[in-house]
Amino acid sequence: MDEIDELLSIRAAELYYEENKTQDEIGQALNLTRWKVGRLLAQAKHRGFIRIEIVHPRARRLPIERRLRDERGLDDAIVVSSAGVASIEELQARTAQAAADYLTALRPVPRTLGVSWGRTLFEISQHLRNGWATGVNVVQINGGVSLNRRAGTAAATAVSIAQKGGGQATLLPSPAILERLETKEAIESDRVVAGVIELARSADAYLFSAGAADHNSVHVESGYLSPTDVDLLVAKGAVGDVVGRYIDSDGNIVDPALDARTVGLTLDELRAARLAIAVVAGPAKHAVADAVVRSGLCSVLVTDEATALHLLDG
Amino acid sequence: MDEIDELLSIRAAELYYEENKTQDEIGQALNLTRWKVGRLLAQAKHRGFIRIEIVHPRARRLPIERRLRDERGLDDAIVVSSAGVASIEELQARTAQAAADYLTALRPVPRTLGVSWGRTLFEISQHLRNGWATGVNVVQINGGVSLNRRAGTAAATAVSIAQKGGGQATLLPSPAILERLETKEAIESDRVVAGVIELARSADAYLFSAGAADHNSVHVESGYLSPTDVDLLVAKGAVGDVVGRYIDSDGNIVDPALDARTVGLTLDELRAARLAIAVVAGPAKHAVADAVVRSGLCSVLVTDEATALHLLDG
DNA sequence: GGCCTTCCTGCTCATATGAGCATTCCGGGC
DNA sequence: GCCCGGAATGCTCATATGAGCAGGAAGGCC
Repeated sequence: MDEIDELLSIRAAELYYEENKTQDEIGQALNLTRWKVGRLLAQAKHRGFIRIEIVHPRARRLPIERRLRDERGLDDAIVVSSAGVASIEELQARTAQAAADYLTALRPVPRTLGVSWGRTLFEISQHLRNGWATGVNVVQINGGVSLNRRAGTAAATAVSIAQKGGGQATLLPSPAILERLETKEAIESDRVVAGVIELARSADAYLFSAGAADHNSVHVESGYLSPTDVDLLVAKGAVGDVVGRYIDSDGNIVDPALDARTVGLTLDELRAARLAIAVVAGPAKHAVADAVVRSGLCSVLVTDEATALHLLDG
Repeated sequence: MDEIDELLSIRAAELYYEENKTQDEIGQALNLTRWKVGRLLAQAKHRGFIRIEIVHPRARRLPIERRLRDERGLDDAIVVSSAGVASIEELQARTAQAAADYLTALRPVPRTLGVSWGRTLFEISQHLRNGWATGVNVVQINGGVSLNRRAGTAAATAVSIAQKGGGQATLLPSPAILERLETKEAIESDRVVAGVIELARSADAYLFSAGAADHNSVHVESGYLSPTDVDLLVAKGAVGDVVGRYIDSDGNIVDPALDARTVGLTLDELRAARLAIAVVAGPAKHAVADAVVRSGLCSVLVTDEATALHLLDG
C-alpha cells in the first residue's frame, strides 16, 4: 500500500466512522468506486488504524481470552478491559465483578465450592448478588483464623458467598501458618479440622486468588509472616502465594519447611481439581499470575487486560 | 434501558466488534432475536460505550471541524487528531502537515499568498511538497529581518513556500518591531517597503500562526521584545500575538503604542481578508487561539483536537 | 518488443444490516 | 375484570456491504 492509498484510507475512515457516510457516498466524495473504498477501509482496519474500544466497567476482551485458552491451555479465561480504568482499585473491582459474574453463570452449579480468603475473595463476595445460586455450600480451603483487627474477614467472605448462594459455609478453624510443625500436625489431626479439609478436598470447584510476595500481603497484615520472612522468601525466588503457599516462577514451593506448617489444601490437590478458578488482578501480581498459569494451578483464570497481556507476551 | 440490557449490549458489542460475529450469530449465542441485537448495539453506540478512534498522524476529527464551522462561524476548520500523540513536537508536526495539505488542496489556487513567519510557518514550509502548486507568489505580511542567529528563518520560510509552489517570494525588508515610531514610519514610507506592503494587502490568501504571550515567543528569541516587555503585555491582558501584534482575549490590541511601531498588515486588514488561514497548535496557545477565532481574525483554522475542544467547550 | 506473472480494478451476487410498521405485552386507571 | 396508552418486539423490505471472480494494467524477464 503506497502513501497515497494510506492517506485515502484515513480520509475514508474519517467519513465512514465519524461522519456515518456510506461507502458509496465516500466514493463520490473522494472520486473512487465504492469497492475501492471498501478495500481501503479493510486495509485501514487490517493495518490497525481503526481502533474500536468498548468502554464499560463490565467490558471484556474476548480475543485475549481466546488467546489465553489456546496458548496457555486454560479451560476458560475471563479478561476485563482496562479501557478507561482510573485506579488499581477500580481494576480490582472490575475483576472481582467479573469473577462474581462467572460464578453466577457457572453451569452446572457446583454443590460445594472451596474458597480461599483475602482482599480479592472478599471483594468477590461483595459483588455477588443475593440468589446468585441456590444451595451452594462453601468450604474454606486454607487456614484463616485471623490474628488481629482483620479478624473475621476470612470467615465473613465464606459466609457471605454461601448465604447469597443459599447454602451453608464451613469454616476451617485453624491459623493459616503455624509456628511449629508439630502444632500444625496436631491441628490437622483434630477431628473437626480433618473433616473440613476432607470436605474441601471433595469440592466441585475452587475459587481462589494469589498474593504478591511483598510487604503488602495479607499474611503480613494478618501477622502470619513478618516483612523479614517475606524478604527471605523473595530471596529464595518467591513471586507470590496461593492459598498461603509461596511459589517461585515455576510454581514450585519455595520453602518446604514453611509449606509444611501451612494448613489447608496442597497445591497439588489444587492442580488435580477439575475446576479451579484463579482471580488475579493488578500489576503487582503479574509475576505470580504467570507462575499460577504456567504451573497449572488453575483451569480458569479471571484477570485484567494488562495481566493477561503480560502472560501472553511477557 | 435497564441494567440487564446494558450488560447484554456490552456482551453483544464484544461479540460484534471484537469477534466479528454477525448480529444473527450473536442473537443465537445470547438467546435474542437479531433485531434485538441490532437495537442493543445501537444503544451501546448511542450511549458512548463504543469508542472508535482513527489512530494515524494524518487523521482528522471531522465532527469537531463541523462544530467549529457551525458554532464558531469559521468558513473552514481542520482539526488533527491527538490520538496516540507522544509529544508537543509531534502535535505541531501533525498540525503543520495538515496545514500543508490544506494549502495543497486549496482551490482556486491563490496567485499571491501572504505569509507571516515563525516556528509554525517554518514547519509548514518544510512539510510542503515540491510542486504543491504551480506559480504561487509569496509575500511576507509582517516585518521579519531577524536580529540574531535565527536570521534568515523568516526569509527561508517564505522562499521555501514560494519555490516549492513554483513562484517567487517577496520579502518585507524590515524589522518586525521598531524602537521608535518615527523609524517605523520612515521605513514604511520607503518605496520598496511600501510596495511590499501594498502587494501584501492585495494577496488572495493569508497564512499565519499565532504566538503565545510567554518568554518562549519568537519575538523574544529574535530580540524584538525582552522578557520584561512580554510580562508587561501579559499584565495588560495579552494572550498572544498575531503577525507581531499582541491582543487580549477579545482580540483587541493590548498596547497601541507598541502596535504602532510594528511593521506589516494590521489586524483589521487581516480581518477583512476573504481567506485568512490561521494555524495554531499546542496547549500553550489555547488562549490566543480562542482570541483569534472569537475576534474573526481568521476564516480558516488549522489546529489540534485539544485546542479545538477548548474553543468549543472552554 | 513480446510474453508472462502478478496485482489491481470493477463487477455480480449473496449476505448483513437498518428503517419503518404492525403486533404484542405490560402496567395503570376505572 | 376490562380497557387503554406506551413501550418493546418481531416482522417486511430496501439498502449497504463483503466475497469471489473475470478482465486488464503494470512490471519484470527473455
